[in-house]
Amino acid sequence: MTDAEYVNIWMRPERPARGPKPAYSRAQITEAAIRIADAEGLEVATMRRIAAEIGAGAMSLYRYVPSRDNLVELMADRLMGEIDVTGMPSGDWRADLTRYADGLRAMWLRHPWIATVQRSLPSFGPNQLLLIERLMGVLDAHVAIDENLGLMALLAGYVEGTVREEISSAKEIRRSGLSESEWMARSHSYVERLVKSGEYPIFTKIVMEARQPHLSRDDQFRYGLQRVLDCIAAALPSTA
Amino acid sequence: MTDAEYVNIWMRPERPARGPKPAYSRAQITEAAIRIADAEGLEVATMRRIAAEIGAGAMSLYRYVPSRDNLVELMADRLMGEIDVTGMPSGDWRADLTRYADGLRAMWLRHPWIATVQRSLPSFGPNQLLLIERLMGVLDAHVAIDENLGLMALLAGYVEGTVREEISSAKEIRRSGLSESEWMARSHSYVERLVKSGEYPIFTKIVMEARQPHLSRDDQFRYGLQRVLDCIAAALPSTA
DNA sequence: CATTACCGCGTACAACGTACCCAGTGGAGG
DNA sequence: CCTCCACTGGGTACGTTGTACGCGGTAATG
Repeated sequence: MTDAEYVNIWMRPERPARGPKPAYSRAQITEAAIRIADAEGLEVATMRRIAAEIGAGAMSLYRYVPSRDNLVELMADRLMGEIDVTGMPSGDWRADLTRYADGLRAMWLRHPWIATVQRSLPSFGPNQLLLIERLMGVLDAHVAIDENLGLMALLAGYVEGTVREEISSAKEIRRSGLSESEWMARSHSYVERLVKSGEYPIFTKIVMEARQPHLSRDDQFRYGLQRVLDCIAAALPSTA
Repeated sequence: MTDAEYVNIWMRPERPARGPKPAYSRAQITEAAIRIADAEGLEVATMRRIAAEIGAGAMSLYRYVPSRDNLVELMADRLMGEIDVTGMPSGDWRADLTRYADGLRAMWLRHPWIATVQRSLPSFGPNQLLLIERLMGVLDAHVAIDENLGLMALLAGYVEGTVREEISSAKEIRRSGLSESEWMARSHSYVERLVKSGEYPIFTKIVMEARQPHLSRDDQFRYGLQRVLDCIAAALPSTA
């Protein structure tokens, strides 16, 4: 009853009116959890481990956070705050969106575990709200709000899609201990078998291309991003 | 030692040479797991629950699958097989990619839990391989392989991005028991508070738009998809 | 000063993935 | 044919997880 009215995390007040001073804080807990998740993965960031990180007892965390899932929401929103969108409807929409895309990608690469937490739409944390306001403001003067939403979904989809691949291949490469160009060619006997079978010509082409990439990951990303921005430009009225 | 050589699931043989006939099969287990995940979510599909579904003991599953993570890989690949890409380099690339995008979206909506499993790149299951061959074949004659990869990442990124939002909002709506148009406006007191604060004009616009959507989810998807295909068309040489 | 609402946290429990072990089974080699 | 042993299904058990509950202590309110 008393808890049910807080339909989400952001409505639940952090500091109560009375009682002893809390020894910790949501921010501190969130920070510790992110630190662990960055270093060892999200599944390592258990309640006990997080508590140990800040020198607290495991159950103390529940004074600050209703559940681990909610803590992950807090963590995800904290990450949104890392994307710099200050002064963002700057007038140059292409520069703004490029900066956003770069920031989003860099943030994902800093915190790869974010790929494993499914975004729950209704969780509008303060950082996510600020991001929405600034980012959607970039095209707000040029297109209708629903088209704006679609275009931003396209942009974020591109970034997240490419970064997801970067993350998973990086994870695999770290696991195997080989360099990226060597990995596909030598280490993975399964891939080798597929290539040698001759049944997958296009897959083989991909493998060969990965063997001698003539574009760095960054360049690949930037190149694709230009394509996406071109696409957005085409959807804009001619005034821009 | 004996297990370490099977670097991934697909190399591990399903049927051994000797011994009694197995009572179940990988396909049967995978199917049961998918059935449970569809109905009650991936986290409900525990080893014990899956075993119960097919009338087996919990530990029997480990005769067929090395770990639950590997079983999830099997499930994910089975899902790839649901996307119909038969006869796919048909000559009309726009039709092919539309069919693929529709199929991918429909599959995700049938199995929303797929959003929670991070794709691990090196897991090239048979269905995924077939999908790659057919899909990448569509543009293979027109663009270089690395550009092809980028364009397909763009397309898949768009589909997955929009579908992720559909899934999470559908989940929230089912949880609240309200209609979609009512949900944002009435039920969510947090959203109401944000709107009334007046500090988030663009967020408010989004909420108002969602209150009276003039485009269905399907139409929104199709509209955005046309934008993406236009973008792909722009990246193609003029011969197409 | 008494009350009350909070604090940190130890204990406990259910559910999870899965290591280990067992008796039984059926194809291969004699 | 029999013997062997690689395999089968599955019961038991262990370590780890999220977290419900309740304790004794503390600080703001009346």
